[in-house]
Amino acid sequence: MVDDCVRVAVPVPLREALDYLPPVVVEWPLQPGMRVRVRVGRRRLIGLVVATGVRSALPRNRLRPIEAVLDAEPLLDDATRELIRFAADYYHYPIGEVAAAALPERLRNGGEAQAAAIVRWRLTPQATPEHAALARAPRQRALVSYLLEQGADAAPLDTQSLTAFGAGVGVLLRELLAKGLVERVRESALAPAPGGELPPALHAEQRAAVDAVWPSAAAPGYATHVLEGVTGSGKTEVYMTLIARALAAGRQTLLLVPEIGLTPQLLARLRRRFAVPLAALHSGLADAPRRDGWLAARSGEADIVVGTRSAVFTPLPRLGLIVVDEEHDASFKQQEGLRYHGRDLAVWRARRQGVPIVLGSATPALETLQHARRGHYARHRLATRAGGARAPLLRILDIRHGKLEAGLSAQLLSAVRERLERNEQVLLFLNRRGFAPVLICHECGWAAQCPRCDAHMTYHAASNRLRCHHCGHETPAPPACPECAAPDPRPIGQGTERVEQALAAQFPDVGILRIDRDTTRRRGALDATLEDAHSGRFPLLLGTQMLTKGHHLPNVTLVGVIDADQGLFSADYRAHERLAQLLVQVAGRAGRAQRPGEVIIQTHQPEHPLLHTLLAGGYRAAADTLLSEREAAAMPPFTWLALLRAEAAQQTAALAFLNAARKVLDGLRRDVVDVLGPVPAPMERRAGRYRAQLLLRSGDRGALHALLARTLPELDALPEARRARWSLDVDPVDLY
DNA sequence: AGCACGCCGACT
DNA sequence: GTCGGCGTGCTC
Repeated sequence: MVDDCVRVAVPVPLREALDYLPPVVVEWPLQPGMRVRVRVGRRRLIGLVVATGVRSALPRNRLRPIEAVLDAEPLLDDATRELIRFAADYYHYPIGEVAAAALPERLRNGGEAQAAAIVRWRLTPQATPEHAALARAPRQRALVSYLLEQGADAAPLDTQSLTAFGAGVGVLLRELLAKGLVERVRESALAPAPGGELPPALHAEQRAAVDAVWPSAAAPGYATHVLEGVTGSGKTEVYMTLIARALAAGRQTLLLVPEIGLTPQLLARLRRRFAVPLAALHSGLADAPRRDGWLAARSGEADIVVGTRSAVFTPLPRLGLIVVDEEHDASFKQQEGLRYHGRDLAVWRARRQGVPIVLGSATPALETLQHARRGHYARHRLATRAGGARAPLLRILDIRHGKLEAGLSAQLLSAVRERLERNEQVLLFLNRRGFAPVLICHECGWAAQCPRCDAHMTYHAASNRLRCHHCGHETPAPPACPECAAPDPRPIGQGTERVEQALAAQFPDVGILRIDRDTTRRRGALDATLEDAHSGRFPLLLGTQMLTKGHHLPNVTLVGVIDADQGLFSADYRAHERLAQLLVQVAGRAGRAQRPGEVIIQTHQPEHPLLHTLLAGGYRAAADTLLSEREAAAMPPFTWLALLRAEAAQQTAALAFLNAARKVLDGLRRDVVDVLGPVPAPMERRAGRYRAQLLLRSGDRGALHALLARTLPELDALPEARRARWSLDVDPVDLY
């Protein structure tokens, strides 16, 4: 028997690829990385060839032939296919679904691997208004006359700039095309950047970092560099200089940014500096431009590719450098389906492709710091703030005894007033949107509960409605208690809406800008809102998380953290790490220009060791302490975790599956892997479904993965697996 | 995941 | 007597 079968990864939840016979009609040699159309059961699906010339374990008569070959050449190169293979193995996820996740929508659905060109039109030499074919077509004649007036050397015009001829101009052009009087000119959709902006002089630390990553003209090999730079220390300038070196060596750069970090400002900055094709890949992009950017990266046409986590799968034939900005950011971890970590895959890819990778952050993740401690990653610090700006002064404000106005202490309010009187900008941070996190009856104690989740409903005053922030369930706010009919249930606690209202009462003549998911819901609204924040019309800024991420607000001299206690007492093992990062990041918003900044942290726990360590020694000291705690608790980065989650309409079904899974695990050798649980999830019911989880932990990553690889096929076969929805989360970022 | 097959309940 | 419920098995 000849070994001529083709292994195809198809988007179905099967752990392995399926074997097919070669297509009946062979137009060109089939190669790994090409897309094919195959029958799977009764369906026709687009799959990716992962191997050719293989010998199938199945007899020939059980194999079907490939129906069609979609690509004349591989869509994915070796490096990208190996990355897909690695991700499928490491995250224990079906290879076909990983392959599907790696492709832009249009290509995943079998669309042609060709970019939409911008179509422009120009007259052919034989076109004159007197042409016989135009005798009975006055509108076409007018269009020809117009194009003639533009002169013979004029640049071809796109349909957009001809709209003066009405919406039907496309029809006119097509008729003229048929008559041979106009022709189409296609060109690349990648907008050429102006470039040319001169780079600022680097300070000594920046130069040292750049030279360490890219020392000479020749492209360096693999190394992971941690660029630890306080906010305002010029990390971006280091990236830019490295990109320039990669460009000079004829190499592409992949720049990965958090979801919220891919702003028009960042793109504009890159385009001002570099006159090269740049592709931006992010979730807000429509399908066609996303495909076009991806194809430009794959062809090597794009020199710079900027994208969010999924961009890590983009084929880059001339890759020379990877940068992950704000590498600690949680948005690099996908939280559904293939639960991969974009940063971790980027490091794997950098090693595979032999290129340097830079992980930049003011607050590196603990796992990144631990890699550096072990000597796997090189560490570079930028401690100097650009322009000589001083680091902000952090202050803990004990709010235990004083009166609070919507969560604001008198001391914080007077500090705000002082700054406002000096015409400086103030930023207040509260990580909770809405008016109040719970609505309570003062007479009987009833509290508004989400009918579908184990959670309180948040009261939103603007709409006078209750909304569950976990499942989206919404109801009108009841005018009276549903239990005892007492009027006017009370909103307890504060969200940004209430704080905004209280601030408006305190500072009636001051412009207040609230920035949270409710005020920036529309696409693009965040960018517009951030422009408002810069405009100077709003001396008082109030917002959630989204305000803390890397936006330059040079006039802010005071940052107020309204409630640090939330993060101090969260049950999650990463809560303290996240709080430390949050406080340092939010503090980074203050005093970036010449004015010194101040950060006031309100807390009921002024003696908390985390806050003290942070104040005394900064993020580095806090991270050191947190690492010791993790080591003592045998938690990551000193051990490795995998979380098996299950959910079902009945809690018994979810637990039954996890108990069965536990039995399977207990039956296999697992002396170096702890199995903890199953236990109900911290929020047991969410969106009407009961959730439970089983945690696996090991100090030996290889042993953990070997166990998972043996276990999962058995779990697929469990009858209980059909009665619950379940998933595996390798390296979970939170345990909820 | 789909999609079929298959075997028990209330309906044209 | 049939339509259809979702339990079970399979996809090269």
